[in-house]
Amino acid sequence: MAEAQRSVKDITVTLPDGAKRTYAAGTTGMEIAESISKSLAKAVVAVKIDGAMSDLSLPINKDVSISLVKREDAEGLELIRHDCAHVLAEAVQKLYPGTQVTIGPNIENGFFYDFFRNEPFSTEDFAAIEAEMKKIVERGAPFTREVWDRNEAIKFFKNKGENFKAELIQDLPETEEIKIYRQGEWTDLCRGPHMPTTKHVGTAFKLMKVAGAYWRGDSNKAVLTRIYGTAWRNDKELQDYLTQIEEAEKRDHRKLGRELELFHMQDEAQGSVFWHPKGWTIWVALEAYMRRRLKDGGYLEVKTPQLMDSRFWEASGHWGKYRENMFVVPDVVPNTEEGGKVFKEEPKHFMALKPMNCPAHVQIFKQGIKSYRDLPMRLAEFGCCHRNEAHGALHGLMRVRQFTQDDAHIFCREDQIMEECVKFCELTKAIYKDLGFDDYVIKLETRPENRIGSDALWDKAEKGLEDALKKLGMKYDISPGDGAFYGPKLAFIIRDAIGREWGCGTLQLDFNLPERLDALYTAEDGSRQRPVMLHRAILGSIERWIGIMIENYAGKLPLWLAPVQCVVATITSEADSYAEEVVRELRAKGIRAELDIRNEKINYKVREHSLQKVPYLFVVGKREAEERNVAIRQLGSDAQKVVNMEVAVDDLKQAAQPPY
RNA sequence: GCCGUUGUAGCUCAGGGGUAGAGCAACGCAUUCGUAAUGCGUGGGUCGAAGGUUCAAUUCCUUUCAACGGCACCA
Repeated sequence: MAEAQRSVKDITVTLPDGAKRTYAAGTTGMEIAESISKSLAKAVVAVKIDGAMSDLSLPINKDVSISLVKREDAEGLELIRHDCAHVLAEAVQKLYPGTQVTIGPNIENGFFYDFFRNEPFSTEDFAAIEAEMKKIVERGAPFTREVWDRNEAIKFFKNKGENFKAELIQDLPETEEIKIYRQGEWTDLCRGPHMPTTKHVGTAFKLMKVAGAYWRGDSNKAVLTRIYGTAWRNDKELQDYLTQIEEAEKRDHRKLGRELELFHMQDEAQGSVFWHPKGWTIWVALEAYMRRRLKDGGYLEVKTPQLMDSRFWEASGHWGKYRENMFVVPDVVPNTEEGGKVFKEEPKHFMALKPMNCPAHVQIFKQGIKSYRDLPMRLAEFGCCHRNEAHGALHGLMRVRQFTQDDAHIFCREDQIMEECVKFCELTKAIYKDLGFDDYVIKLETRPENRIGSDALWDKAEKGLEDALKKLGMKYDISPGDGAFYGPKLAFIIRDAIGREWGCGTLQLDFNLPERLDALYTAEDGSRQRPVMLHRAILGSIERWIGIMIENYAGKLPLWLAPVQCVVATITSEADSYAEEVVRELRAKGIRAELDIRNEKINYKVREHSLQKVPYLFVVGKREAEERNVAIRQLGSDAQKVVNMEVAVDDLKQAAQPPY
C-alpha cells in the first residue's frame, strides 16, 4: 500500500555522486537545491535533468538523475551568455522602439542578437545600450517560463509587430512546446533554459561589434543587424579576454606580413599576393619540405596547364556549377586600334584559368593504358589555381583569388581506399606536427543535398573515410551535409590567432569524376575498370598555411623556415672584414645569413633585428675578431654566449636542419 | 554579393570650407659605440578615385573603388 502510494506521489532523484533522494512529485530543481543546502540554493542557476539543461523552476514529475548547475560551471557560463543576449534584446527594444527581435544564441566567448530595424545600429549606440542592460540586470526580474498555445503565440507576436518571431513559431515542429520566457515586462520566445533572474547575468559583459547577417542565414532573405557581445562570470575573466584579443591582434598575419616585409597586396591585384624576398623564402623552404615528404610518400609530382578550353571544364562539370567563380578568358586576338573596343568581334571561344587541378590530373592518368599494377597512382602538384571569390570573402592570405594548393589525386582500386586514407591521415598528422600544429579539428563532412552519385556509392564513400579515422583512433566530428558535390570529405581545421577556423588539409573520396571523365584501368582479369579518385591536400592553400603559421608563431618562425636565420652585426668598423668572413662561412654552410656593418650602435642593431624576429644574432666586436669568436644572442633571450666561430657555424647548421 | 565602418607621407595617426601636420622610417652630416631606439639636419603628400555644391573642397553632397568587421559563399 505504502509502496503504491510512493509510486504516485514520490520521485527518486539521483545526484551526480550516485546518492538517491526521494521527493514529492512536482518538486522543482530549486527546491531540491534548497533541501541540500542554503549555499547551494544560492549558487545554483539551472538544473541538468537526465543530461538536458532545464529551468530550476520546472516541476519534476518522474524518477530522474540530476546535476545542479552553478554559475561557475561551464554550462553556467553558457547560461550567462544566453541570458545576456535576452537582456540585450530587452534593452534594445526599450531604447529603440519598433525594432524587431529575432534570435540571440550564446556563442564561443559570448553571444549575439539579430535585430531588424530600418536604421542600422552603430558602435556609438553601445554605451547607451550597455547602460540600459545594466539597469535590467540590476532590477533582477525573474525569468519565468510559460508554455503557450501555438496559435495564441503567433497571434501575440504578430500583434506586437514581431513578424520574425511569428515566423519562427510557425515553423517549429508540431510536437514542440511553444515556450515563452518573461523577464519583468519583456517576453520572448525561447527554447530556454534561463537562470532564475536577470541579476544572475552579472555585469562582466561588453558589446563588441555590429555586423550584418541574413535572416535564417539565407542571402535571399532580409538583412538583420547583429550585435555581438562577450560575457563572463566576473570582471577579471572579461578583462583577461579583452587582453587576449588585443594580444592576438598583434599577431595578425597581415600586420606581421608588412612589418616583417614578407608580402603585400594591392588594389590592382586584389586577392592575389605579391611575395617579397623574405616571404618567398619561407614559401620555398616550406615547398621543399613538402616535396621531400611527398616523394617519400610515393607521390609523383606533375605540372598542368593554367589555362584550358571551356569545353574541358564543361566535361568536368565545373562549367555549369562553378562558372560564376571562374576567371574566363576569351580566346580571341584583341583589337589593337587605339581607343577601340578590346575585342572587335564577340568572342565565341573561351578559355578559363583552372580553379582546381583534378580534371587535369585525370588527363595525365588517362594517357596511355593504365594497369591495376600502376595503382595506386598518386599525382601531386603545387597547383596554382584561380577562383573569383566574392569581395567580402577575401581575407589577407587566408582567402585569396590566386592560391596554390599542395594538391594530389590518388587513383586507386576500391579495396585500396582504406589503406590510402590511413596513409594520408598519418602523413598529415606527421607534417602538422613538424610544422608545429598539434591542435586541429577533424571533421567528416557528409553528403550535401545537391550531389551527384547514388546513395549506395555515398554510403560506401562515407564509410571508407570513417573506417580509416576509426582505425587510426583519430578524434573527429561529423558535419552533415558539408561534403563536396561529388563525395564526402575529411577536413582538417586549424584556428588562427583570434580563433577563426580555416580548413587546411582535406581528403575527398570521389567515385564520380573518373566516371565523368572516363578514366579506366585494366584489371587482373583483363576487364576495364574505373579507378576511385581521392582528392587530397595537406596544407590546403600554401598562402593560407603561411598566414596561419605566421600567426601561430607570432612571426617567430622556426629556424629552418626563418627568412633570415642569422645576422652578423658589428660593434665597430674594426670588425667589418671579420664579420664579412663569418657571413661567408655561414652562407657556405647553407645558412641564410645577413651582414650588418652599418655605423650604428649595437643596441640599435639588436633592437632592430629582434623586432624583425631574426632567430640568431652573431655580434662581433674587436675582441671577437681578434679571438675568432662570435657572441651569440638568440631571439627571445638577452643571454649571450661567446663561442668559437667555426663551432658556432656548425652548431647553427645543425639547428637549422628542416624536420624532414 | 549583402550590412556596417574606414580611407590624410613608406608605417602609426592628428587636423579641418581659404590648397596640410607629428612620431617612426628614408636620405645627408657628425658620432666607432659591447647587447632592445646617438645627435643634428634634409627631402617627401593633386588628403583612395570621379562628379557636384561653392568665389574657394582634402574638408560638405553624390557615385565609385579598396580595405576592415561580420553574413552568405568556399569545387
